[in-house]
Amino acid sequence: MTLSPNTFTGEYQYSLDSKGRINIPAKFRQSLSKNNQNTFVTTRGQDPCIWIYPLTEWKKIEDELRNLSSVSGIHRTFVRQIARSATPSTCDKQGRIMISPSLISYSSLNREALIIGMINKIEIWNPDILEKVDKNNINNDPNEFNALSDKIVI
Amino acid sequence: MTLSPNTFTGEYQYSLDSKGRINIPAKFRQSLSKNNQNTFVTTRGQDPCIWIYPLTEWKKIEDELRNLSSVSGIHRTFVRQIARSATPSTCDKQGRIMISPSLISYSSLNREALIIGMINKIEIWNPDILEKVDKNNINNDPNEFNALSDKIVI
DNA sequence: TAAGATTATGGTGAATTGTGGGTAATAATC
DNA sequence: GATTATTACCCACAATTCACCATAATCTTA
Repeated sequence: MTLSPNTFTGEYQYSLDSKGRINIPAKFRQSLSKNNQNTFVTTRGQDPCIWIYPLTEWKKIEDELRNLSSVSGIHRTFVRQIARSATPSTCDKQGRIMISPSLISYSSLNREALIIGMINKIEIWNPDILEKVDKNNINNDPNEFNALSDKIVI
Repeated sequence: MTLSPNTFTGEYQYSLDSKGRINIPAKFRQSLSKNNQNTFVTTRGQDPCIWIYPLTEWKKIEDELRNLSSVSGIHRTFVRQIARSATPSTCDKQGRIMISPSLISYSSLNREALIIGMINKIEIWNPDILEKVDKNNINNDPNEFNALSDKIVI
């Protein structure tokens, strides 16, 4: 009944409580491998949402960032955007994590929160904003999409 | 007499019950290899239908999605579209799986459901909708079909 | 025709889950 | 050192989930 470890799929409508906590869906917690010590790293997404990585997955990203040369201005900006907002957060006994105020404001999160499994990470969205982004994406170049479908056999 | 493992062919008219469960045809269950643990992954089809993969087949897709870099916007959209609706579902003792409400509404499924073997996956259709889609396809450019002859020998 | 599989349908209850809030421990600030 | 703010832990509770059981109807095969 389980996918691979540290793999997340599915969509859940949960709520951010008054203390800035949000529940990690039970199914996501179950697929977390033990060596994560129930800890995630929250950071800014490339879209206006929050990205949440299992600790062990985040360490891989750290390594990749480490290898980007700071000679390039673009590289510096990229690393800074991701690194400055990255915060580790451990689940409490009820399975919730804390979201920092700056991430809440970056993602325009209110009470309702859409939690989406993105295979190696988790996204948290304000549902209204995701809807807008989705509509915009429909206008994307369909050829790019088809090119992807060629690469990936579904 | 069975085909290769995890290979599905044929067409069946089954029904979705009031709790959102649907029977997997016995022949399909028989061709499931043991390491699937009687589990499928349901997700949105590219057509307005539901796609159902044996767990082990889904893991291959999972791996391909995992290797797409989230630096690219189109990759993020692609992964999100597939992953957010993907749900693992294990057969109960009666051979049924659960279909999530969002997939039911995406595929406009009512009581009657057409189950189609698509070799490496299973499709579930609202029969009326498949009929319409079929009619539309008749008007397709026949050259597109001919172009396929480069890729496949029948 | 008889016997065995398979399918259709619904009910039950134990376990889990999401959520709210109180409280003590810890950290930060003055 | 005293006060305040922050965080993590605990308990509680309503609602949901989900695997299992039971049974009847239908189809297949011997």
